[in-house]
Amino acid sequence: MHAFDVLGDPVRRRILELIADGERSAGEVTATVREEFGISQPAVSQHLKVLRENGFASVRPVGTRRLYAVRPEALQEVDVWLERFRRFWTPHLDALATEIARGRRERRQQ
Amino acid sequence: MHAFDVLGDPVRRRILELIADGERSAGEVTATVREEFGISQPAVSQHLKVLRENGFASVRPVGTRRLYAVRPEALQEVDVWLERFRRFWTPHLDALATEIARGRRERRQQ
DNA sequence: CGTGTGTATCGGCATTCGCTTATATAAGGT
DNA sequence: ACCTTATATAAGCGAATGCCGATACACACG
Repeated sequence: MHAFDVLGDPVRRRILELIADGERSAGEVTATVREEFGISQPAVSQHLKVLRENGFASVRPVGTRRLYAVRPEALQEVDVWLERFRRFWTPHLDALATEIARGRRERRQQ
Repeated sequence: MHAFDVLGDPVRRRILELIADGERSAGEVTATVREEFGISQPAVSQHLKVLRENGFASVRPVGTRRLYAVRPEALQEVDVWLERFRRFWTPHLDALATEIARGRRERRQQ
């Protein structure tokens, strides 16, 4: 399953947002998502499974709870794909790199 | 239709790649995609439609041809969404900004 | 004009996906 | 041991999606 397929679902995107700032238990995630999307616990669990199995989330059991956290690698894939289009809205990305290099060069020369 | 839904399809992603470096006619795109994915002309046309209708591509008729080009706004949406996760793989993004600012400051002081 | 070429649309079908209810597993507390 | 809480899995169903063949539309050129 490709990264974009996983992110194609709004519930899964929301879950990632919810765990973006640190671990959350499946229960916490479920509570929020249930409220926002009106779907059942199994539905949320299935989405968590997709995120797990596709490398978007890691799980750590603590007692009877399961704490989910973001695994950035898969998301980074998306970022990499976007790279080739980024010049459209940051036309001066190269200029940015140049800027940095120039800053370094100038400091070196001092 | 959300941006990620559109990008969920590999054919549509490929089409965007194909028009990333400049306009391509529907025919050119179709030829490549047909070869790579083994799908029919109507199938490609439908994907082009989705890209069009969701703001990922613009069309410009030239005679009987239709030239497609990337419209970055929709893609940028995806980029914006990724923003909140980017710190995971570029922990020093702030440092980058600092770097640039420092370069500017130093040049100003010369 | 009529014929060909490029592209889009239509109708229908098969598959996929997400949801639900019901149930299983597993750990904790009493 | 039993019951509860937390989470996952199973089975089945309806909707959405993507594809195809057929067809329509539109422009170009003889």
